[in-house]
Amino acid sequence: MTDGERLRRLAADTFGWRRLRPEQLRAMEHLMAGHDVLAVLPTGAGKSAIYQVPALLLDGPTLVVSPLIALQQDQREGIEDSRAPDAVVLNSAQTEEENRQAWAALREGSAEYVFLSPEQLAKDDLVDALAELGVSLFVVDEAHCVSSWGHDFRPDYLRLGPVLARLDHPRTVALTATAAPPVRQDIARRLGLRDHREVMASFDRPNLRLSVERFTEDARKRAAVVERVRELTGVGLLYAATRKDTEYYADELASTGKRVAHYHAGMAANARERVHQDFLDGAVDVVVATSAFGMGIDKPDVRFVVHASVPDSLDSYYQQIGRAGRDGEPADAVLFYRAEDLGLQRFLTASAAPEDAIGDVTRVLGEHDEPVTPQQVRQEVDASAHRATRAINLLEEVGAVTADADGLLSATDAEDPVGQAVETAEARERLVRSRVEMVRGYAETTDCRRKRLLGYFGEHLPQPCGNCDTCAAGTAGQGEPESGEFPVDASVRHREWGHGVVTESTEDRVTVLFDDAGYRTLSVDAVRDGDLLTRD
DNA sequence: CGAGAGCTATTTAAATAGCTCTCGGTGCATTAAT
Repeated sequence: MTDGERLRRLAADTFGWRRLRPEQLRAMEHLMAGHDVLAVLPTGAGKSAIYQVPALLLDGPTLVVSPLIALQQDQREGIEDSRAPDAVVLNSAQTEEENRQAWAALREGSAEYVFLSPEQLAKDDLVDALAELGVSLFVVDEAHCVSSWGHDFRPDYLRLGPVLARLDHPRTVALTATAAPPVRQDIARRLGLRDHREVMASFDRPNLRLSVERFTEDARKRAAVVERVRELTGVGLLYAATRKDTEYYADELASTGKRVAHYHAGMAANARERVHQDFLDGAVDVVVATSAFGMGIDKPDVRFVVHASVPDSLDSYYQQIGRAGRDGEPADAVLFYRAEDLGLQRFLTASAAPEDAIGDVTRVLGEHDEPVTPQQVRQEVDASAHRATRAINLLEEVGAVTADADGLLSATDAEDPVGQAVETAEARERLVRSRVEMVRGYAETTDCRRKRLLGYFGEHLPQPCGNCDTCAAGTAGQGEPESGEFPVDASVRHREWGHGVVTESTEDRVTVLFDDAGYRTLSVDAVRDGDLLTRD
């Protein structure tokens, strides 16, 4: 029997899945053949099947890194509803007794799947215990978190690579619904994927109607948001930039007779849970939320996702609008845009390099003759664990600190480690900031919105889509050919910004992701006249 | 970066211009105080 046949049979017998999609099967087959896999598939395409089925054929537990405790519970329950072996979770929300029982189940082999957060894997003895169990499959779910949260918000995401090494690098699969090409590279590099295969579905969601409403005055924009959402029928989401705004819009919409709830991370856990449930049950028409809402939500009949303010990137935007129209029926994605709103995202995404912590980590490592565990460094450093981990990550990135196969850290004799690490953090900030600018590009374009959005994800749409506002207005260019000189993926050099890679190329515009300066969009005319870019 | 709150100085004394200050998003885990 071939791997494919065995996988199909197990999927049917154990989980009741009669058919596997070609992408699912391909990803599983790559895993069975011993490759690491990065799978980018839309939510609802059955990403979890990709690890759940092969797990049954591999000897040893399957470890699933999952960003939210709530998500871990959902996934565990999903497995319990099937005929698959048990799943357990390990986290701080459980009692010690529950965690103890989870370990017992893993040790005696009655549990096949274990869900945990990257922070759990920062504990040395926990990783030792996992190594002893012999993890056979390592899964990073919502893998875009590695790149989007790992660099500052949740730095333990960037330490999954060393953890994998300590586990003797079991087969690894990273799963996500969105990842622009540089994000995919970042994921593969940070995890240290080996000889990996990428399985990608198209990013296009043709049933989503894309549109942007532009404003100059805040008050007019607010009124227009309320008016639009009032008119939209069916269940939908309204994303706002601040917690306060979620309450503002919820109040306004409630007075129009909509059944509405607001949602943000400052709310009590039970209130948040209730909003989730009401949304899934169709007991509310609109949830007004910050970016806290949505991960793990899979409701097929969401008819609209409206943004009252710009998100921090097109990556976030695509992920958020991707929650609409999963049933394939028409759905609306409307962005209410004011250029001034970009300022808030610039502020929110800014994060200064932890310079003092970087210096501290360098000092502590210098004091040790032998390699030390990251955990010990964190304890000896006069900074929070969070900042210390960020500092370690940055120092590692510039080669001033190395981790051995056991995850132990030592300092190299790199020159000016602090300066280099700070420069790396600053380059990262320029990238994040340039991502905000890409949102501006999407909002202000008169070309086909879908072409622009898909182009950001490295997918070329040959014709205007016919289902966005610019196509309807007739401003979208016809059959715009790629610029011949600087095709997508070409390596280029700019006088000022140095080396970069072309991410998008049209007749009149070239977008380049520069190593140090982030995304820049250049007009082809200016490039020609000023001789700005050369092939590298 | 920008919005809004709240203050102060101003000028036919109640209101406004203009200033400074504060605040703004994602979650894990852990800990101290009830």
